Amino acid sequence: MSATRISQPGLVPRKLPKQPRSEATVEAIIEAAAQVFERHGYAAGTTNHIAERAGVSIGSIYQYFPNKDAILVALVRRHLAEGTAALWPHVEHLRAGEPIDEVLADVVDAMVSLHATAPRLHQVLFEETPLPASLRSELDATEDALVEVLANFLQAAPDITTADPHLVARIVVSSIESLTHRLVLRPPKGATTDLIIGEVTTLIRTYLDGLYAIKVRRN
Amino acid sequence: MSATRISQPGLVPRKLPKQPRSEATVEAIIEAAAQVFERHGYAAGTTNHIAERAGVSIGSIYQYFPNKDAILVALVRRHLAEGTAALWPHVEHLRAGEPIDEVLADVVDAMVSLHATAPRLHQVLFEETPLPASLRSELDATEDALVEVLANFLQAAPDITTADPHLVARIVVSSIESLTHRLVLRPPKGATTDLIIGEVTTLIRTYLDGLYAIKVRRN
Amino acid sequence: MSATRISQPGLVPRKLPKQPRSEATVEAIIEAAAQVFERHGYAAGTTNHIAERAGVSIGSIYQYFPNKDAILVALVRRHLAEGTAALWPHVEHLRAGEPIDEVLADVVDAMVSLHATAPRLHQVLFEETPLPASLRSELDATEDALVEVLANFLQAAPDITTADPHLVARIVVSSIESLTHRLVLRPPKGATTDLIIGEVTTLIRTYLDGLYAIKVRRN
Amino acid sequence: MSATRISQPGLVPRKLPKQPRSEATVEAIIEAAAQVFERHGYAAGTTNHIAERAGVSIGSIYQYFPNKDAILVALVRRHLAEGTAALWPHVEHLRAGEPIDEVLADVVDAMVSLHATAPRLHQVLFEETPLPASLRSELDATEDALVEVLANFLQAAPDITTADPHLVARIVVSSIESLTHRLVLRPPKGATTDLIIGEVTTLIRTYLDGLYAIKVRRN
DNA sequence: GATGAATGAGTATTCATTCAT
DNA sequence: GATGAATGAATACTCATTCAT
Repeated sequence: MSATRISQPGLVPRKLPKQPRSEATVEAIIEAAAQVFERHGYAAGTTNHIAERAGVSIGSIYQYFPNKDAILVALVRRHLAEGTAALWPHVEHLRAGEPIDEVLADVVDAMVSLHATAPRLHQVLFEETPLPASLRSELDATEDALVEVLANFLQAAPDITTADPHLVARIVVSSIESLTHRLVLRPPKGATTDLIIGEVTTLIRTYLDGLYAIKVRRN
Repeated sequence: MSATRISQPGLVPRKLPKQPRSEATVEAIIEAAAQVFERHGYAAGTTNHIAERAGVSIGSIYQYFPNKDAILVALVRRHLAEGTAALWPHVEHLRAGEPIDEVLADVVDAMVSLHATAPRLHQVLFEETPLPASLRSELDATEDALVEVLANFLQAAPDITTADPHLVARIVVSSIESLTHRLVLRPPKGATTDLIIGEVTTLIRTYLDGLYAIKVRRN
Repeated sequence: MSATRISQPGLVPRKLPKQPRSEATVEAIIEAAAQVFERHGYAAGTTNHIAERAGVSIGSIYQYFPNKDAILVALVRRHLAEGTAALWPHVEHLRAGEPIDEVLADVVDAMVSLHATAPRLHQVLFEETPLPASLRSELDATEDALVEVLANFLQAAPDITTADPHLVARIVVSSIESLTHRLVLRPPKGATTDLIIGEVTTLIRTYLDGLYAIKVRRN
Repeated sequence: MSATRISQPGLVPRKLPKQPRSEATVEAIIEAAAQVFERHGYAAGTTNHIAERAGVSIGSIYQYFPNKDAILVALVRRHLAEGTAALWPHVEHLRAGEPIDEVLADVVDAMVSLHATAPRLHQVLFEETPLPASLRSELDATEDALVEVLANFLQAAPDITTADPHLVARIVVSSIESLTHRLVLRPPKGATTDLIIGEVTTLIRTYLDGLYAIKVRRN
């Protein structure tokens, strides 16, 4: 994953908290922001509200964050880290040659879990406000890495042939992401989480199987 | 499709334009709002900005819309009408017994076109602000109708068996919607529109074919 | 009564209605204004609201009144005319030598009637907005005339002596006016209109009787 | 006096000033509001104007008052407290058995003083805008207490008989209030404050004496 | 004469941000 | 380091008034 460091003025934390007390403050602020944004959205989630919920004075927020956007960025970064942590092990399995069917189910499961905690937050973070370009790139880089791994896998798979493994990989990744997001946020009535996970997994699996089938037919 | 009439106070147009001049004004406002929201999002899209872009005084906006939300609602409704108009013919084809493969490609194509005009607008309209319940229902009803048609088709199809045709239909509809939205908004580099349409179509088709395959295997 | 003509620009009717239709329109506007101001007060009583209730377009209002204030002025003038018409006969009785006791009760009765129709209107008209100086003078002149008559009466009364008949007259007139206004607007619980009339009358009568008593004691 | 606590949301101060600096700010705002409302009335007394005159930013007003109405309420409450403080001692004298003549003059004197500082303010506060019900009750309760004391006095007075001491008391209180208000606001030309005080006192005294006289005549 | 669409200065209120304590 | 009082630009919305039709 990319380790690019953004240095856009105005969006980096003002001072890096070195003392444990400070770290706790920053953590409290970020967590409070998560809750406030989840409930009210970005625009309506005021800094005063965040400060209050964090049990901190408004002044303290500005000790660590130059402005409101910076809080959002920190939140996105935390979210990204969590997502990566949750997903990467499964991706490693794929790289290690595990059968894609199992990996797929695990990935979808992980994605659903990620969204389930705070469904609206994800939306607020990634869709409500245009992120600064640098962060956007970082995000894209993470996804690109995932796509890359999958594309490699597809290319190496003996029973799958596709003209554009990167596109296929991209479609797969995008589908999982957008579908889990969508279905967790507004779940079809009567659909349990397990049903959703199962069906999304099937969707992707049949897509890849279909490519296999195509290959077979071609033969 | 639903013909439900909302009458939520505060969100209905204030006065119906009688003179042709007024109609043009209303149209200009809505179009300007579409552009402003597309560019700045809902919260940052100010009513003054909308008025300015519409070439109209701020007062004129409030002659026809009781508040900012009402503009959004009008816009959503316009969007919904356009979407329905673009999609329904193809859905009728499905009902008329046309092969699903062709219909599928047409539908995806139509969806992509719908999003392509103003990619961010769709997001702003449907995800940035919680819509009034009545409108939300109207929207859901439209989608439900689509799901219904597809579920019926699946049930009637001789070569497809599925335990829960409604869930499958829901997955299909959600997938098309969220995927086209996602891929049009942030298209993978190097992917043409046609490629995207093709691949989304394939994804769905293989999903349904897979159900068929499952049936076959079951036999 | 004064026949002074105000000519303050901006407060005189724009054109004098000559045709019967126009007269009806003007009358409708004034009546509508009375109702709207009574219910909403001056500031919150919008010209559009007045137009609507008058069954007239907003443009028509400005055909006859240069601005909102002018409507108020017209209303005050109407109110003043009504008041004068209701009161003057009794005052004449006083001038004609009738016993003050009877006249007093009649005057208080008339005042209560005047306020009872639209209690808040009187307040709006005379207390909520500072009237243009010219109208103010006109009003004062009317009251002065009343005071004058009463002062003359007091001076001529054989059994009343007072150092300052004008002041006494002024107190009497002011008392009747402000008390009826006050008691009609927020009547003490359990007090009927008749009780109020009786008591105010008594208050004034004993005041005048007291002066007589003073005189008697002096002798 | 009533110790009722209002808790109407939206009209209570937003935060209680803790630092001395804040207290000064709140005081400045209220005082500025008094001046602005006195001069321009409630509707035309803008919050920005108040802020400016208070030498405070508009934001500071909204730190302590949730909206414009709340400022008015605070002002009314201040006015009420001042009024009670000025009047109550004299009322106590009445309760202690002092001769009513002296008390009367003192009360009228106090009332005139209260109105003299800012004649129009009283009007704006109590007549221009309908006060929230809870405050209205508080006000009424204060007046009721006064009426009660006076009614008791009348009932106990050996030389006064009246069928309805409460009504008489109410008339007396209302008269003093509305007359002083009226005469201070628009004083008759040539009438000094002392003359006014004297005459209002006489009016009330003769009213009560009259009741005495009635009693005497009855005997 | 009458209409009502259009205007835009003006209002209350919010909220990110600063800075004296 | 922390606090929270103070700031003021910016926002949605109103309403008296104008003027083309």
